[in-house]
Amino acid sequence: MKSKITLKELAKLLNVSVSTVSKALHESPEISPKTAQRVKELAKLHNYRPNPVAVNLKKSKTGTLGVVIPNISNSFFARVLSGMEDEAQKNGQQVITYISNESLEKEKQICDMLTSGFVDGVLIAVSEETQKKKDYDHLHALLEYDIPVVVYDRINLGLPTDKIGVDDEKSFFEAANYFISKGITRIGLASGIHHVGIGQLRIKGYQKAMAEQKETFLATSTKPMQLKDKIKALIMDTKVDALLCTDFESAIMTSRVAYEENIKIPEDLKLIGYMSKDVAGFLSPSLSYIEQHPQELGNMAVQILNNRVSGKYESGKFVEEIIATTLVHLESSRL
Amino acid sequence: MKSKITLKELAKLLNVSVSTVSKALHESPEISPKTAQRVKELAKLHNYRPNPVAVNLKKSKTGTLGVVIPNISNSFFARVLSGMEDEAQKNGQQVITYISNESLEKEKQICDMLTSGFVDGVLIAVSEETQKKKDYDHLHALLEYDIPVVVYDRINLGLPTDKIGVDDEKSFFEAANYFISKGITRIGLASGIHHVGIGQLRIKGYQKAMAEQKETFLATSTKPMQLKDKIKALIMDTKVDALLCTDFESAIMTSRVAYEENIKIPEDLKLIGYMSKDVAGFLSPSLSYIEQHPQELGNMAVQILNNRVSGKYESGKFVEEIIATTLVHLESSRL
DNA sequence: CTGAAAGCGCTTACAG
DNA sequence: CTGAAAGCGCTTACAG
Repeated sequence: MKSKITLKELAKLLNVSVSTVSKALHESPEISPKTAQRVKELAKLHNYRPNPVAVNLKKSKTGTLGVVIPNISNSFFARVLSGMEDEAQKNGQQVITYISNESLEKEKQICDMLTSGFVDGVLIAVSEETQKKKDYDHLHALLEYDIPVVVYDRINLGLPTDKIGVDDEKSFFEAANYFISKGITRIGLASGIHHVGIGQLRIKGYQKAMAEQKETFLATSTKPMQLKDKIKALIMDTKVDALLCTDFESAIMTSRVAYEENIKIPEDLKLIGYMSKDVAGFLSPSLSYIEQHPQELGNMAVQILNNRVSGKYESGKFVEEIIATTLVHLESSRL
Repeated sequence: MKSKITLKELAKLLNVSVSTVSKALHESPEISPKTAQRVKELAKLHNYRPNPVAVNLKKSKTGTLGVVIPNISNSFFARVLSGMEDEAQKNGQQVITYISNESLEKEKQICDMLTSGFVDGVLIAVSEETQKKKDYDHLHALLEYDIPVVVYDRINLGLPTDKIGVDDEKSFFEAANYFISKGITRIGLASGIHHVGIGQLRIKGYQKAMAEQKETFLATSTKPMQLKDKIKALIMDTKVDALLCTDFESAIMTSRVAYEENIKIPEDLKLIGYMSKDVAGFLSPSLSYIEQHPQELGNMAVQILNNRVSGKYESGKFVEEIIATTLVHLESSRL
């Protein structure tokens, strides 16, 4: 039940002043080696740790980063968080997690409280609802309070912040081209996120690749059952040979339709989706997917934020990093 | 670019003392209604927010909770975190996330830093490695520093802390009994986590239910490929009619074996596993699962911690809450 | 080389 | 009803 010892107590025990103790522990050249030695020994003995709250108050910072996550059950975001935590740890920073649940209201609450100064900077993936309603006032509020913001993953929203995202457009351009290069041209696309930025980019990539084909085939809906029906139509009526899925939901819906209609993957239908490695690899058949490297994204997001905080970037000029995706072929795209 | 206004600045603008401003903003009865009014108006105008770091220093607390998560990609833990964040939010607390990656070393580092006083309390699910090596010194260190600890999910480790977990034993007792009651008695169990506490409890529940049967059938291994082989043997040679899987990995391995060997689920083999709702429901066939209510677990974990912090529990006596699981039948257990 | 003092931004017991 | 003072636990410019 030893309670934390303070500088003051240490000073009393040593019969020196608080300043001396503090300096000694900070390797200040002002302090004589002998005193420094004594201080450090006693500090070690009592396992002295500076009170982080006091240090932060003194330094006018918090030592913490705020991460706003739209949906933690999405393993992409879970991994991004892991990458952030990892990098923060290296810098002795703490990560405070806020979950918006894709809700504008919740996101506003979070940003509002963040303006009080709980964190040194904010990492945010803007919620779907926010994107739909294009209401970014709460984010601007953060900026007005001079709190550095890094927008991650969902970046093409025109916000005046540093950004780090994934090469969404290129990923689907390449995926579609992969099939085309193999002579498969009846390629469809399924999406449950066609209304948000990253969905639009993926669709754009697909369309660019399909530019020279006669037709494109889209199945899009935010409503699961409608999406399922449209996917079914694409497979059974339009008879596409391959399908690109922009998100987990559409990929899983496609597998479901194939299962119910006895369509063989990859024999009758080839599939590439966006999902996390461990889900993709475990499905039967395993699902070819686009690896987004979430861990690295999280790492870099924190680096960018810290560069901004420490003034390494020119103010008024924003950094935009794009992480290259990797197309991983598992069973579902086998030719 | 408005930077945060402080109490002192507010006081100067109003020509009153800092104490008066502080009291006025705290609805102190000492302050005249007129002054209170003036203060509040100006505070609102400047959008004054007390600096949380200063408030915390004054109150000798941090206003934050530390959550240690073994594996954030496991959607169970992601949801638990979400439940914690939710409850913390209600109390105006911040959640700091630490990820141990099932590593004892990392867990030690985390606990060590936590003793410095970054948080008011800790919520932890002990890593697998820690359980295997039974090295709990770092957790005892936390307790010695008088930092309240709540152990969640992985609770049967004999630690002197408050606990909240899931009714692991009963869940599998009921799952096995479900099949037995329907006349299916060749029930096997597959596990990749038989070496950790929760795995052992699930196996125990299964064995209790099977007490009156001639035989039990186990496939256990921490090595994926070995596990797969053993599961295959259980299905193809031992010819079990139903399989209970203690974890995601064994469930997914089982689906995989069925896929490769052309075993029909549920016709030839019935399956119940532990996994999250949205994965279970999306598989083809959908997989019957045991719902653990992670969100509620997270909620309650924070409540317990806060009760402990605020002294609502008798010291030296520990609370142990168990959340009842729900067996959800989807396609894979259809009779 | 050491220490007293000021200060980070607050809260609150105490004096007037 | 208002304000000066002390203090939360630290750091650091300054004096000696």
